[in-house]
Amino acid sequence: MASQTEENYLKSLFNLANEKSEVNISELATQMQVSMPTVNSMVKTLQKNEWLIYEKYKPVTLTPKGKKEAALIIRKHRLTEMFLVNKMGFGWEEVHEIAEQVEHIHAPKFFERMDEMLGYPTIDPHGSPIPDKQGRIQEINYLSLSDCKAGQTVILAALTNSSTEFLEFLNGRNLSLGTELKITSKEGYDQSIVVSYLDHSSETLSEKVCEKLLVKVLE
Amino acid sequence: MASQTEENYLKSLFNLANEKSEVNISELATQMQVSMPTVNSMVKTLQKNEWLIYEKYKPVTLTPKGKKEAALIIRKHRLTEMFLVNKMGFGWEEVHEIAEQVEHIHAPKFFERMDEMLGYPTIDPHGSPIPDKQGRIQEINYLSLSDCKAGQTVILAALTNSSTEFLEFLNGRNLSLGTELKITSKEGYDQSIVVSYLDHSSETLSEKVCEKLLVKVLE
DNA sequence: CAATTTTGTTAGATAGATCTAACAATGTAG
DNA sequence: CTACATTGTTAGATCTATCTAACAAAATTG
Repeated sequence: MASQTEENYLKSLFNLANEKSEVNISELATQMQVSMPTVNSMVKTLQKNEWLIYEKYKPVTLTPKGKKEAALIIRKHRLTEMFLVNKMGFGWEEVHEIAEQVEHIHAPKFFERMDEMLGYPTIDPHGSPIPDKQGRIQEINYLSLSDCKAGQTVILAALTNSSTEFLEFLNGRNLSLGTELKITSKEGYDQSIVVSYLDHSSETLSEKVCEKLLVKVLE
Repeated sequence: MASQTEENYLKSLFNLANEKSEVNISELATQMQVSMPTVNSMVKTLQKNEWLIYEKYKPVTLTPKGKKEAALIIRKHRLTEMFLVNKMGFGWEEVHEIAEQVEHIHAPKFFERMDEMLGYPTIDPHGSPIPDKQGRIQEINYLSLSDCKAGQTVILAALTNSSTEFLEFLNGRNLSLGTELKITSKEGYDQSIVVSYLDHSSETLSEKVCEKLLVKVLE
C-alpha cells in the first residue's frame, strides 16, 4: 500500500501527465514543492513498487498500475468534494483543502456510501470528471474560454484550477458551472475577453482567467 | 501541531488516565502496540512540546494543554462516528476504524458542520460523551452491568469497548443503547448474568461482557 | 559548436518513529 | 532482605522523507 506521500506523488504525476504527456523530475519537484534530489530518490522507490517507469535522465511515466492507483485517489478526492458541497453545504471554494486530506483515508465503504448518497455522480463541483471504481476516467473535451471567439455563446462547464482564491474570484463575478456567457469582444493585445451574462451585465476576464475556464460552445 | 503519531499517543494517554489515573510506560507501550523504548523516546518528545510531564521511572501525566488536545481529537473521533451512523447509515460496529482515520483531519469547519448537522450531540453511537469545543468532557457515572444485582431493571446506556467484534456480538443478541433489561439471576461462580428483555426472551452474559456494558439502573 | 543554463544525480546529513540488545532501577514474594 | 520478575533506560540500528552541496549530463543559445 502506498504511503500518503507516495499517493501524493502518484496524483501529481497523473495530473502532470494529463497536461504534458512527458513528466520530468524538475516539474514534479515544482508540483510537489520539494527539491529535485527528493524527487529523484522518491521515483526510485516508486519504481521498486512498480507504480512507474524511470531511467536516469529520462522522463517519468506511470505504469497502468500507477495510473489506476492515482485515478482511485483522485476518485476519492472528487467524491469527497461533491459530498462536501452537495451533502454538507460547503461552498465550492472551501472543499479542496479538506478533500486533500480525506482522499488518503483507507475505507472503501466510506467512499462507496458517499457515491451512493450522491447518486453516482460523474463530475465534481468544479466540473472535473470523477474516475469510476476501476480507475477509468472519462475524457471530456471542453474548450478553454481563451480559445473562443467573439460572438460565441458558451456555458461554463469546468475549471482547470480549483484554488480557493480563484474560486472566490469567480464567486465575486457570479461565475458558476452552468453560467451562460456571450463573448462580446476579445482584445487582441492582451487576449482579455469581455463577456455578457444573460441578465445583460458584463465582465472583462483576463487571459490568465480565461485559460482556466472550460466551456461548452452553444452555437 | 501534533503529528498523527503524537495525536495517537495523546489519545491513548487520555483514555488510560481515565481508567487508572497513573499511566506508566509499559501500559502505554501495550496500548500503542509499540516497544517500551519507543514510548520512552516519544514521551520525551511530547514533553518538549509540553503535552505531558515526565520524569525518569515515574508515571506519565498529561498537562492541561495535553488533556485539551487529546479531548479535541476524541471529539473529532466521536462526532465522526455519530455522523457515520446518523447521517450516512453505517452500523455502530463499522464506524470505529473509519473514525480512527478521520479524527486526524485538520479542518475545523468540517467537524463544525458535522456537529451542526447532528444537532450538537453530547454522546456518540456507543454512549461515550463527546467533549465540547473547549475539550471539556462531561463525566457520566453509569454503572457496569457486572456491578448490578439480580432483580434490578436497567437500561443499556454505553459501552467501554467499541471493537467491531464486540459490537457484532451485541447485535447478535439484539443489544443496543436504550435496551431495557431485567437481571433475572447472577451466577456466583463465574459472575455471569442472565437478563430478560421486554419481550421476555433472555440471554446469559459472561462477566467479561457485563464489565463492558454500562447501564442506568431504573428502580 | 562552444559556452551557458537548465536539469538531473550522487553523497552525505537530518528528523521522526520505530526496532533490538544490553543493562539498570524498581517492585514483589518467599 | 535477598532473589527474581517487571519495568524502564540507553545505545545503536533501520527506514522514510526530506534537505544542501557538489558535480555531471542535457538542452539551449549566441
